[in-house]
Amino acid sequence: MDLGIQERLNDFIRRKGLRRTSQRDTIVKAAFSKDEHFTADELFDRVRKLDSETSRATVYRTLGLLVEADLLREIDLGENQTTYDPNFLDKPSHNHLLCIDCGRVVEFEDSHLDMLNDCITRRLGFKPVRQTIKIEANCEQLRLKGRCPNLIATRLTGKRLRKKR
Amino acid sequence: MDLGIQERLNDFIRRKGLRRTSQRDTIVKAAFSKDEHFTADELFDRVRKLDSETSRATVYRTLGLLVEADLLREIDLGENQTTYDPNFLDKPSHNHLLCIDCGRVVEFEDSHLDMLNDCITRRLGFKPVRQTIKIEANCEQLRLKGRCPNLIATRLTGKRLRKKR
DNA sequence: CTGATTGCAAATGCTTTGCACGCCA
DNA sequence: TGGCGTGCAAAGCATTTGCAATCAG
Repeated sequence: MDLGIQERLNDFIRRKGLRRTSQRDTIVKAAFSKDEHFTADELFDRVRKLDSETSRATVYRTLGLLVEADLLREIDLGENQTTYDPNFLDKPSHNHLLCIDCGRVVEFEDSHLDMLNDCITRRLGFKPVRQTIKIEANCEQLRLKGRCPNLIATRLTGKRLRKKR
Repeated sequence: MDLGIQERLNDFIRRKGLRRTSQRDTIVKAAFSKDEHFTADELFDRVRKLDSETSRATVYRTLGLLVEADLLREIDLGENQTTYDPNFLDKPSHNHLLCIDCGRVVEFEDSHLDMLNDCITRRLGFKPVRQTIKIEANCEQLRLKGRCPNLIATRLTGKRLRKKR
């Protein structure tokens, strides 16, 4: 876990006149312990392993705080629960590719894509702030060979796309 | 409203061994009466004006049908309710730009963007199926002149971004 | 006829909130 | 000490579902 995260949160908390608490520390530790995406509920489970007292409500409240502080980002993976991505600090403009076959998520960055998007935005008369790209795709290797070697390359492990409820 | 939509739905219904009902006809008519994005609830309101009997449950069930038939597409505008976009029949690969200042949604297409995305996807070892791009941006003209002339260009009227609940 | 469809109300599931108590600054 | 933060349980809200009646083919 990036050692700067706790500090960043502390800065944010100080600037906003909020308070540092053990619950918030625990939640931050849990949230950034892996680079996997997670839901509020999954985070709650992780938090509970570190501290069996912290409540679900506090997890939700702290998630809001972390998003506001831009330490965490909500992403749309086509699920019903909000999913949080802790990797935007390392890769500020990464995007997501979802494998339709196995549901894994591959993160990727592409500066050309970023630039093209910025051009389009400006051409439309706007000032770019943020762009979100989600690509859904089939695994070509899976189709040809029956397995998904590409997925080894992803930093995200075990993350599966859930069925719509 | 595109005259082919009702037919397309009929085809879909026939293929799947389902049945055509007056409710479904009404809902389709309401859904494609404008090219605005809408939520289930907004659609329900429109439907009620055409037929005060149709239930909310049927609207939800029919929305699922229309998405499955690929006549309607769910899009992510950062709201809490699912938003539906009826414009993918006319513009199969369009994307969305959200004005942070006034909340309006501008639809745009760009073949370069599509191609670049396809390249990236293939380079990662996948076969492109669908891509979704959401750009959030500030209105440059608003900043300079105090008003938003660009927005006149959009096909979508009156659509505002709602606050998170 | 027969199974698909509907309306209603109840249920679901995620997320938010009111409130009283506790704790940080 | 003044409020911000927390836990708990109770809301809230969008969406789904069970069921009996109804309707399409």
